[in-house]
Amino acid sequence: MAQRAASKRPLVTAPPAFPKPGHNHARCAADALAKAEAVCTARGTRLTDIRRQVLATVWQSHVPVGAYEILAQLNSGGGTPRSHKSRALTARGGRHAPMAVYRALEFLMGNGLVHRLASLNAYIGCAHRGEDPHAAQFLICRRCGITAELKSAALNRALNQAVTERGFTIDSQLVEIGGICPHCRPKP
Amino acid sequence: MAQRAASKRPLVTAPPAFPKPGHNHARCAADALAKAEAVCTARGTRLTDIRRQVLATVWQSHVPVGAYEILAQLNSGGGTPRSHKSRALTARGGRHAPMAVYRALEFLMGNGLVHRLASLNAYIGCAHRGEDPHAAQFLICRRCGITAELKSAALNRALNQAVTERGFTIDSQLVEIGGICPHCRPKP
DNA sequence: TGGTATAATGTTATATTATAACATATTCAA
DNA sequence: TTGAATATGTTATAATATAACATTATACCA
Repeated sequence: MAQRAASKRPLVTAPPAFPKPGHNHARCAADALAKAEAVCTARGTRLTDIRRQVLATVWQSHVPVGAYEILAQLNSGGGTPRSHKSRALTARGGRHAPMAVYRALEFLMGNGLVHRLASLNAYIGCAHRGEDPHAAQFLICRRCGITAELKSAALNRALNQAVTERGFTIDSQLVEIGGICPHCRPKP
Repeated sequence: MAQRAASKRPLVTAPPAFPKPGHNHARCAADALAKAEAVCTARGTRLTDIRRQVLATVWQSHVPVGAYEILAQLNSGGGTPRSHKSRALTARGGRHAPMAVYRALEFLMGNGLVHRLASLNAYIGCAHRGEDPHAAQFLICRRCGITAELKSAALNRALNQAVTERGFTIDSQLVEIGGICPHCRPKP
């Protein structure tokens, strides 16, 4: 595959490519968990059991997961989810109630380790873990579900300009793009 | 129209300013309703009673409204909402069930007359009514709640580039910016 | 004009996502 | 070791949204 030389190469602007289908995901997950430990230690916050479990669940793949799906996995022993019905009856036999998950997610989001996807009501591990809570943009493949976190300076610039031009002061942003990822797109 | 202003002046790109606090809103609403009639006639779709009522409710202000708030207003006679409790018991005395509202909203969104704000679970009248369903960006003031629809070519360009650069094909986009609007911002 | 297909609405029930409020337990540090 | 702060347990419920099937209205056309 000969590449066009210097001329037309886009600058090194597309760094964290879309996660490939066959990549070593165990490593993604392990890295994320390790990084999270470090972040929490550094910040003096505590990555407790539940929080770690929730984080691990979120990192099972690059597909966002719902809070109740996380709950089901927690309550089924961490392996594969048993059923969606283990909802209210967390009492004796079961384990956790929804609150446990939501609280863990809140903590993880507050520490920049997880993001929420408003368009899906689902959660995903932060690809820039280790940084403070930050604005993020997401590319969501509607075929495979895999979601990549985007960090485009150009996009942020455009966004800031478009907005401040109108006298608006940004607090928070939510950018979620749906479509087809490079690996699901039919090859030419 | 297309002008290459010589100097550094930002082009005249901020057309539909943030709705002003004291503007003639009755007119916004009336216009929107009229436009909606026209759009539906043109498309051969029907702007029925409920749909019109829902649209009118959405256009009561520039602040997004929740589905159940719309429902409450419908069920209280179109005036001010009576209570949030008129939920399930739409049977005899009441009027509409949630489905009615959601169906109307679905129709209105399908016809490009209303948008949904995922970050608020709320709905707002489309400022570009008359156009086909379209991608939109929103500025949401966290103080007054007023939300403006943004249409920035530059932003769209940046967004498309950042995304296609990564081999992604866009289907849908969701851009919601939270912050302080020009009218709520403390003057210098 | 009447019949019929389509579209719209009614109605009931329930799914899904998220939070409130208060009780108990754990941790850390003085 | 005690007490404040933090974390979790527990119960209940809020808020948002959809499924499924029955009924009614509308439009079209033979």
